[in-house]
Amino acid sequence: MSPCPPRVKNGNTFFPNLMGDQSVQGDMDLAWQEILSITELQGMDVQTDPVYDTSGYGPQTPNISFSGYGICHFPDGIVTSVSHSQNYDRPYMDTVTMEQQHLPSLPLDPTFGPTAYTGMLISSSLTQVDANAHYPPKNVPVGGLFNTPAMGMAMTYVQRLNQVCKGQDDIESDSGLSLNFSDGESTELDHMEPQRLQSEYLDMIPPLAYQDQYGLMPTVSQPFINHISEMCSYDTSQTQELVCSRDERRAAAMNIPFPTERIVNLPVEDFNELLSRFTLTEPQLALVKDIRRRGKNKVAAQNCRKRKMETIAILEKEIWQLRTEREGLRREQEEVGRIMGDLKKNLELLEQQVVSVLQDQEDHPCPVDDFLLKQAYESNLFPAPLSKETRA
DNA sequence: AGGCGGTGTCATGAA
DNA sequence: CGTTCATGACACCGC
Repeated sequence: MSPCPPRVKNGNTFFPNLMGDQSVQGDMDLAWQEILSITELQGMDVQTDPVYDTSGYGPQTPNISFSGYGICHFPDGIVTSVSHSQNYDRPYMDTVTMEQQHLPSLPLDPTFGPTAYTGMLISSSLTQVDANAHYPPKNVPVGGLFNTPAMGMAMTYVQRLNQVCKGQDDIESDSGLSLNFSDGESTELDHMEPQRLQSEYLDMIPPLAYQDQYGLMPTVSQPFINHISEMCSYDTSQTQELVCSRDERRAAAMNIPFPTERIVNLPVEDFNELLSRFTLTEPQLALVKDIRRRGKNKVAAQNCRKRKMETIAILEKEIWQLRTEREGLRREQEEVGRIMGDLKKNLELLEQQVVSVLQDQEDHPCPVDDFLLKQAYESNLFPAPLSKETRA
């Protein structure tokens, strides 16, 4: 069981819309069990009990009574399911049914199943939220969220968001470098103590809760959802699902007021100018710089590997060309050697023929073995007697 | 279960 | 001196 997923104003649910469909609650519970079984979450001190007691979050947090998922209803993104007559000290789950609350059920979105919670990706419905929201948002009432019934909901919502995002360690193929999880800045979400977790999430949730049309019901705000959608990126596949990288989650958790994409990709001057427009704490500044460094290095590593592969391909092609050239040269060498052999043979035959018809000054024939054809400088050939040394 | 390729991250040096 | 880039090394993940 869990509290209600927030619903964006355009009618899309951030999380699977299972409200009002009691038949899927079993699957939902199972999905939550899966989420809560994620090892990293154990460091968050998130209760694995299906009953979420949010009393630990925020001062004087009035609890909200919910009945499974069906009790939450979000017309135009407004939470209307809070029963003020109920005891706020009670945990989220109670026995009041949706019917008892006279709340209409929302249609089950067939695109979402219970496993969407563990699907490591935030629902694609987020792609439809206003991605042009400005941060920090303007003209939004500040404060009060965590002193309201919605605070508990928001906290649980953030837990769920975090749980979903945490699972993305799997899909984003993060290195999971143990070093990374042992360093200070990487543990915001992983090993956060409950009190610190609360504090961090107080920061993480923009103070954007607003009163609904009844003036009573604060809710998880559209800008907050926009904030998450801005901090995260969309994968490049056709699914257009929202993918939270680790740094994006860190940035969200630390309430960094601009998307990681800008942190990484802005030129240094624009980046510094961006930083100057916000008052960031030292940890925030350190995180932003780390995100920028990691982002740059990630791109550099990708380029480096790409170049390495291209270099390997070029060298392999060069090897093939050199082998081909070597084979050609070897054949050419064989051909030249064969021609040289023929020429030498022909020359010897010719020499014997020439010498055999030569006579000395006394008209005696010149013994072939005793003479050698010689050619004086710019002169004709003449038979020269072999010296003893030459003959030997 | 171990190998392998892909990827993110860190450390380090050079520009 | 701070930033960026390139690259080797390492750890992790999925196949």
